[in-house]
Amino acid sequence: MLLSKSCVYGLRATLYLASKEKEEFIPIKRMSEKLEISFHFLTKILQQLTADGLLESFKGPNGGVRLTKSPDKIALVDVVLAIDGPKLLTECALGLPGCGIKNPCPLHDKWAITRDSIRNMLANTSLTDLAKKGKEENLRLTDDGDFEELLRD
Amino acid sequence: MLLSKSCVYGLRATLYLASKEKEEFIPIKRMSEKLEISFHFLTKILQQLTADGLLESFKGPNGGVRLTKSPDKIALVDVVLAIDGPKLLTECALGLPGCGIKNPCPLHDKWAITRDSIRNMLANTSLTDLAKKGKEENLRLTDDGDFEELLRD
DNA sequence: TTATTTTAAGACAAAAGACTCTTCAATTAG
DNA sequence: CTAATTGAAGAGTCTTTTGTCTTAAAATAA
Repeated sequence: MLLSKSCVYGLRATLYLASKEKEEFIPIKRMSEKLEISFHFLTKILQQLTADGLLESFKGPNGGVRLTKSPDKIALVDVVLAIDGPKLLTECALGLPGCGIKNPCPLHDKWAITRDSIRNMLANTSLTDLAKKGKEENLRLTDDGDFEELLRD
Repeated sequence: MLLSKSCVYGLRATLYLASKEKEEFIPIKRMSEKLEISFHFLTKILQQLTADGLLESFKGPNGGVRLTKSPDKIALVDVVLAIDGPKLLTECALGLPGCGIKNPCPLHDKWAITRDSIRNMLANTSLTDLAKKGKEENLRLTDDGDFEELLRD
């Protein structure tokens, strides 16, 4: 798989936050229900994003998490790097350590190009881009739901 | 990681076979030494490739494995599909089942394009392409070695 | 203050991936 | 025929990923 499950959940969650108009704290419990992700597992993932500075959290009643900056300033690559780290965007396709222009593997040149196209796609797509598309076309972030249902009440 | 470790080992191994001029059976033991991969683990991976028809094997003295067809007829995608299956080239980036044009996730369109560029890279690169490049530029398939050493005796 | 709501943190368990080891089957050489 | 060489098959182990559960800490409301 391209992205780890944690990373996918992190993307769904930040995308959900980005699609809320108001910038209030959203309880993780609520997010876990809406996104159909185990509460405790989602909590741990969001803690990574909080530690990375992408989210801020607040305890107690009316607490929860929220994005630290405008979602149009957050690219997918930010979430991917925070959770999966840079390996996908830096590692050799044949798994050789130190593979690069100076000491390449036979696949290095071609893979570097492909890798860059992955990076560009992730870097050029913001949470707002996807949230907007999701709303306009009423797409889904869960197996069976749709965006309208996701944002209801 | 993009490709599983098994898949990476499978690519290194088929690339090694492609770089041998003679079409004789190569013992897996020898390959595992040259490629610095655990013999038993490599054996299991090559069994998958044999089952898939990419390799043929022969038991007993002077036995081993060899490619079933000319390496310029084998693309990297063939090895990837045989070992990792089609998931990388078909699955939703957000992990949603059934994500496609008919019932997409918000990232579907962009990911489909990127995914195709991965597929094209893997489909348009043959084992011969890489073996040739490896030989001409004396590149490596192991952490520390080089092609010359790989093919010696 | 006390009870409630919420995240934080960490132990624990289950599943998958990555490897190891042993035994069996086929083939060949002598 | 016998011994040696090789892949096939499968059980077993270790590590990472994924997921669950419990307890603590912070904040609020009554």
